[in-house]
Amino acid sequence: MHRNNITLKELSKKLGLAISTISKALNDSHEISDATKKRIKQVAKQYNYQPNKMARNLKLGKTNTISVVIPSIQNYFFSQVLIGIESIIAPSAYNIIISITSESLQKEAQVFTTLSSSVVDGFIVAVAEETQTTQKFHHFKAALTNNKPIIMFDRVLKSIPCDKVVVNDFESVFNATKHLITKGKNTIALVSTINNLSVGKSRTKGYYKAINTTFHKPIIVTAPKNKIKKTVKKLLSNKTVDAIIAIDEEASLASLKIAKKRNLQIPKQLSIIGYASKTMAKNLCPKLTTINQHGFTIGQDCALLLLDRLKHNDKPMVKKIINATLNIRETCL
Amino acid sequence: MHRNNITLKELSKKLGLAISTISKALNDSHEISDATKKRIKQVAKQYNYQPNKMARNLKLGKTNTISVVIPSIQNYFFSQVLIGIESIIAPSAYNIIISITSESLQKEAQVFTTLSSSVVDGFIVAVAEETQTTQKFHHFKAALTNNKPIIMFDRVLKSIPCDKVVVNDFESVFNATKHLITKGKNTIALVSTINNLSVGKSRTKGYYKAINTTFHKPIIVTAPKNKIKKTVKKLLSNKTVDAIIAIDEEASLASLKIAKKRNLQIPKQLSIIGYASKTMAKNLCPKLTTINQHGFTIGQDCALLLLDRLKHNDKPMVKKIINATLNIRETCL
DNA sequence: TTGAAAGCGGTACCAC
DNA sequence: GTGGTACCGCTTTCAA
Repeated sequence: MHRNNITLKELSKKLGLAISTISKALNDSHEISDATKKRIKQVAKQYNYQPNKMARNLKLGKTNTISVVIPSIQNYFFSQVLIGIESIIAPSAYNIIISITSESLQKEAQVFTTLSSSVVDGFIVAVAEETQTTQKFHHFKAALTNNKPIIMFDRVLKSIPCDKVVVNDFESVFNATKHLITKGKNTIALVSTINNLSVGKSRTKGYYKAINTTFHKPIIVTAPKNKIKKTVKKLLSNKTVDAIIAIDEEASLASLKIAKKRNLQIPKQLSIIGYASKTMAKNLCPKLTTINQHGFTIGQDCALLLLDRLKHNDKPMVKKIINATLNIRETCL
Repeated sequence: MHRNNITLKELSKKLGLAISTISKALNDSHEISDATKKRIKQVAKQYNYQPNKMARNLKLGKTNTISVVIPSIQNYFFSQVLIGIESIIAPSAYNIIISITSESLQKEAQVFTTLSSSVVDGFIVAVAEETQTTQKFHHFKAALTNNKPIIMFDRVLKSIPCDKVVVNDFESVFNATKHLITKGKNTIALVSTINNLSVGKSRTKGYYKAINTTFHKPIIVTAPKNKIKKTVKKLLSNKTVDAIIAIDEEASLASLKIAKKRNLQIPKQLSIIGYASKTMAKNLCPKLTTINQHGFTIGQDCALLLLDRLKHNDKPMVKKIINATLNIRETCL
C-alpha cells in the first residue's frame, strides 16, 4: 500500500529540520522564528503537504466529525434540517456523517454504537419511530456516558438528558384549528399517519384542546401511510366535515386528493391545512395552506448547539423551541 | 461516569496477556489457540470493547469511509441517488460523508482536498455547475493521483478518467419528443434552466435531433431558475406552441403553472413532459408526465462500482448507462 | 502458541 | 528558537 501524501518526516528530511520544528511552524507556533516559518510553509505548499487527519485525531482524541441520524431523507422536513446543519458545519472544521435509520430501532442502535466508539465527536438525531414506540434507548445512554453529546430535534425523548430543538407542535396545531374556527368552520377533522410519534401526539393534543373548548366532538382519523387515502375517503363519505387539519405530508396530500375527487369546493365546502414543503404546497391546486416548521432554522440551531456543547461540556441542557408559522394559501382563505 | 472506551492495553492488563495476543485473538487469527481466543473474546465483550477506528485506520492506511459530493439536496433526484447509495453502503463496513457544494467550484475543490488527504477512501460525485462551466478540475485529478477513486454520476466530466454512471439523456429526450410528435403535436418547445450543464446539453441535443428530422425550427427557451416563469410566459404569449418538453423540475413546474394561468387546456391545447419526483408529479394537476431517471438505481450502481474499485484498483474504467423511462400521466395522454 | 517491539503520522513536553 | 522523544491505539513482523 502506498501513500502519496508527503509527511512531516519527509519534509523534515528535505528541509534538514526536525519534525517537531516543522509541525510547530505549520501550526503557527510562536516558538518558531518567522524566517524558518516562511521557509517551511513554502516548501510544504510546494509539496502540497496535507496533514494526516487520522494521525492528528488519534493523537488529539477527537475526530472532528459529527453524526447526523435521521429516519428518512425523502421527507422534505428532514432534508431542510440537513441543509441547515450543513450551512453551519461546512464552514467549521467539522465533517458530517449522515445516517438514515428508515425508522428502525435496530439500525439506529447500530449506527450509534459503531460511530460513538471513535469515529464521531457527537450526534444530531431525530429518533426513529420504532425507538419511540418501543421506548428502548440504551444506545443513546451509551453514547452519552461515552462522552459523545447528543442533540435531539423534532423527535425527542423525554428520558434522555440532552440538548433538544423542537417545534411548538401543540400550539401550532392549536392555533391552526382556532384559525379554522374563526373562519366559521364547525366540523373539523384531524387526519394523521404519524400518531405513534411524539410529534403526532402533540399536534393531536393541540387539535383536541382547540376543539374541546368549543363545540363538537373531536374527529380523529389515523392510518398508516399506505391506507390513509382509503381512510380519508371513508371519513368524507360518512361525515359532513367542513375542514381538515392534516398533520403530515401524506395525510395532507391524501386529504386534498380525495376532496378533489369528491368534487368538494375548496375552501368553501372544505378547508384544508396541512404539512408540506413550500414547493409542493405552492404547486398543488388549490395551493395548500401549511404549517411551516422552519426545518432550516432547526438544523442551524442543532448544529450551533452541538458545536457549543463540544466546547463547553458542562453547561446546562438547553431545550430550544421553534415557533411554526401558518402559511395561508388557497385551501384555507 | 464511564471512562471512554477500553483499549487493548487495558484488556491486556486485565487478562495478563500481551497486547498483540489480544489483537490477534479478536481478529480471529489462526495463531491463537481456541481456548484463549474464547477467554479473550468473552472479557472483551464484558467490557464492551470497541476498537479505536482512528488508530486502526491510521495503521492500515484506509479510512473505511466514502465521500458523496452533490450540488444540492433539495433536488429530488440527488436525494434519490443518496438513498440508493445508502442502501448499498450501510450494510457494508463503510461510512458515508455527505457534502453539498451548492454548485460552487470552490466548495467542491475544498471538499475534495480536505477529504482526500486522509479522511475518505473514495468519492461519488455529481460535479457542480460551476465546475462544468469553468472546466476546472484539478481537484479531481489530485484525488485520483492521490489514489482515491472517483465515481461520477449524472454530471460527469469527459476529461476525467474514472468510472461513470449516467442516464441516456440524449435518447430519453429524443424519445419523449418523438412521442409528442406521434401524438400529433407539431410545435414543440424545449424549456430549460440547466443548459449550462452537460445533462442539459445532452437533453437539448436529443430534442434537436427529434425536431430537425421533422418539421419546424427548434424553439428553445432557457433562463436561470428565478426568471424561468417570465420566460415561459413570454414564450406562450408570442408563439403558438402545442407541446413543451421541460428538462428540469423548475422548468416543468413553471411551464405547467403558466399554462394553467393562461387557461390552456392540457393536454389538448398544450402537452407537457417534464422532470419531477413521483410524488410531485402525481400531485400536480393535471398530473405531470415525467421522464424518470431512476435515481435510486443510479445510487446503487455508483456505490457498487466504488466498492468494487476499492477492491480491484486495476480493472478497466466502466461507464454505465441507465435508461430513463417515460411515465405517462395526464399532461400528455 | 504467545510476546516484544517497530511503526502508522502527528502533537507536545522538555532539553539544549 | 530548535530538536529529541514519548505517546495516541492498533496491526504486524519476528523472536522466543
